[in-house]
Amino acid sequence: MNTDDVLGKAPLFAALDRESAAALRTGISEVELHKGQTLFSEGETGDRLYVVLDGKIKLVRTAPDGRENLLSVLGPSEMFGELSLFDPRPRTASAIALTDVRLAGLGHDDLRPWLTGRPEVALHLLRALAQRLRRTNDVMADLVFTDVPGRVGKALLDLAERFGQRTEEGLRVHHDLTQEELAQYVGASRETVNKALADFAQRGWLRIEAKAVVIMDAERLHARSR
Amino acid sequence: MNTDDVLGKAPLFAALDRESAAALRTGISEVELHKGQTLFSEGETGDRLYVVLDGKIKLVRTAPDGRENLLSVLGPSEMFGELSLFDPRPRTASAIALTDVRLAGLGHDDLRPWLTGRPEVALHLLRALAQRLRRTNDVMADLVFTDVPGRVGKALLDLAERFGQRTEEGLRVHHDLTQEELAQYVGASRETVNKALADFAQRGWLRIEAKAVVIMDAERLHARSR
DNA sequence: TAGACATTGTGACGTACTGCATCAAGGGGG
DNA sequence: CCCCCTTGATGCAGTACGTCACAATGTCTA
Repeated sequence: MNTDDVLGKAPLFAALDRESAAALRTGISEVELHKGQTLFSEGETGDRLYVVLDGKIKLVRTAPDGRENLLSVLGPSEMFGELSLFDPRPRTASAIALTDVRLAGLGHDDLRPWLTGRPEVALHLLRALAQRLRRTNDVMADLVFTDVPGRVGKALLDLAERFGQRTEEGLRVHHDLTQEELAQYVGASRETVNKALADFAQRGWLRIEAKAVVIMDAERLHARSR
Repeated sequence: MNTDDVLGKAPLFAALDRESAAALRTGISEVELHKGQTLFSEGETGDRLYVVLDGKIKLVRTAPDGRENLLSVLGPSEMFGELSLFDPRPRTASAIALTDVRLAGLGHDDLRPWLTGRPEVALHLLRALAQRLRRTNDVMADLVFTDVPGRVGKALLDLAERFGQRTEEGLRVHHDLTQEELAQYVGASRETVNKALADFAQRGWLRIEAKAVVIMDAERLHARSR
């Protein structure tokens, strides 16, 4: 997919008509990262917002004792890093490439005139943040109420919605996460996640592949995860 | 404190000069609730935003099986209910008065012209949402990494920052929450929270009162909670 | 192609937390 | 004013999950 198409799906640009979007794009700088490279780190100052053009990137937070928490996995047309743009404080998470990745970056100064001049841009961003807040509250409730296998199931179904591809076997989700990362994502130990996955596989609900799963029975998985 | 002073501290109004704030206020409707009364419920449609003028109100989510999750406790000059305003979907939480409470309500139509006409209002709201998102991520990390006593300590210190009053004994925090509610807030059972509180009290870090605590050793409490 | 290192798979064991059950205290409503 | 019901306090048994330990793969690189 080309850059224009991907950007067009991002909420930031969806708000604009064709010419405005093109104008906004002139302020954009493209960045490419190889798998494992860090875009920015927790604690740094920064006022750039990014939209994923191709590949996947993860946002991680490191606790003082070194343990890590995976906040989100972002794919094409998804946006991140905007918090430090609206609220000028150091970054609270690091962004690390899960695969080779191509990004569109937009600085505070590039965006500011659009925010002040075109109210619909600000409104779209408000909506995007509101949706994120809703989603985050869901995840919090899951952490409290749902057990680890349930959270693993939910995480897989969520990833499936965004990255899943229909195959004759089922829904293939190439999440590009190690089980360790999946564990950090759902807030559990690697071992427990592994056992949950093994259990699901044994029941025939899914098949485990390297950094991917093929979901064969989304129904059951969903039922188990609620 | 009078209505003007309280509203002046709210991020929504802080963005405006005196006359603009006064103009915006004309769209406001005041609501009064008695302790225990419900302002709105999960699932309802609604496009009103509220600012607490006096008293406290809680936002709760109910899981399908009936268990409840307390999202936040809001006091004077704090804002809530704005998500459904930016993102027109049913409310995802219920708002219930913890004490007798007085609120300022502002509808979608009242606010819209200000959002489109005065970019600084939208920017302030973006900043407010960004801060909330940061905060929510902190809480999520705590749910994963911190044990129940630690979360209780953090919750108390957070409430202390917002509602605490210096006394000769220490910092009195009249949180207006039952231990049951505090438990729903930190994502634990009532019993566990009670034991954590009892333990803190026994160590002399705080004293327990009805729907309040007096923090005598914030240092130690903070150290225990990290 | 071999060796090294990262990732995955699985069991044993300890423990923090939950859920239940019971009891005491206090405060608001009839 | 007294009763009842909410709130707070505490012990105990069951369990889900984390930690540890190790084996079996897979994958990158020299």
